[in-house]
Amino acid sequence: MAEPITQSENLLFLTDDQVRKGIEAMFFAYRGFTADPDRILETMDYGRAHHRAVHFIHRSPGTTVGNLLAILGVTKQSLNRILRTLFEDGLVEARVGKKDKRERHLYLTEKGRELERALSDAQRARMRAAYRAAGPQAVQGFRTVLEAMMDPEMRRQYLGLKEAGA
Amino acid sequence: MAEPITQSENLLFLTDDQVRKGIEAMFFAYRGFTADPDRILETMDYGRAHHRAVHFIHRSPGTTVGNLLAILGVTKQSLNRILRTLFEDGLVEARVGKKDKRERHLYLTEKGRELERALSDAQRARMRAAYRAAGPQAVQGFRTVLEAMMDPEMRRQYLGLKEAGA
DNA sequence: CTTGGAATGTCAACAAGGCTGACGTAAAAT
DNA sequence: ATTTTACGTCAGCCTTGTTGACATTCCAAG
Repeated sequence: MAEPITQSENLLFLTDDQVRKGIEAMFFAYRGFTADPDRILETMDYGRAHHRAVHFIHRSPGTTVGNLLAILGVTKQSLNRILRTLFEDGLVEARVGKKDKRERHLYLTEKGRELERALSDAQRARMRAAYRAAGPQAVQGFRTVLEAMMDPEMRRQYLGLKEAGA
Repeated sequence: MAEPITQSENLLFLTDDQVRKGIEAMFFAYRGFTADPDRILETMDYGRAHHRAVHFIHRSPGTTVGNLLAILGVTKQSLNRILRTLFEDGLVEARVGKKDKRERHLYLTEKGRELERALSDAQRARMRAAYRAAGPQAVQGFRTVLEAMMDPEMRRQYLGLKEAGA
């Protein structure tokens, strides 16, 4: 903390080096961010891809494969490989759409919800600890910067998820 | 230097859902964070692994292979595959250590520095834009939360890099 | 009713970049 | 003199991304 700290007055006079520190902070923090779920997942032959799928299905129950594709930003082949294993292992189930029968609406099973809970408990614990250590103002700033860092399209989805599920 | 806040920390009353939003913010923001360098890298048959190596060699010129291994958290086989292509393409050079001749000290060549510049310019532009949009206090909070989110070991390395580039 | 296109599944092949294991070599440390 | 350290390398495996091609089902428009 020995820097010429940019007080609230000194409007964004940031050296390349200060910005670089932000970049490295993102790098190291993201590792921490994924570390706990990764440990759980690796004991059951799953990876981050499964985690992401489970997370967003939990977040928006009944979402379609197409929606999930858009949110995750991967190809359908890639997603399908993941979903298949989740179906086979009975963590996720797909229901044919009532209105449009081509669509598959995705839901977590009880078993799927258990995994989701385990994963997000672990991740939330770290988040909470970080929030607690940093304090409320820091949390606000954290979220603000992250939002500003997203691609507009992602931000739209992020904000969309905030209110309306599916 | 963010002491005065700590009193209100008991008021850090955050629902699981609020914390989840932080989690999703990390996910989407990280995508934005890597998007610009990724676009540059893919035009030249490189990936994020190359980016990371180039970044940290630039950050700590003369660092050894072992150091890099510790920072990046990968196996030497994995790192070696990356380094080999960087040597072959003349972006990085290795000098045998003077004191300890077993060690290889890594340096960017002029060509390597050019790539590093291109990559970090792109990444910094987004960071700066986010910082500008969010404001100075937010930036402070952003960094504080990220630091708190790191594994202790990573935090040590992050803080270590902050002062002494070796 | 037929047909075009959308939503989905699936097969095959490939690449990047992780991993482990095993082995080699030079140099430092004991 | 021996062991340990730092590094390189070969070989093989896994996950998760990619493209391309093709089948199915079904909505919607002509």
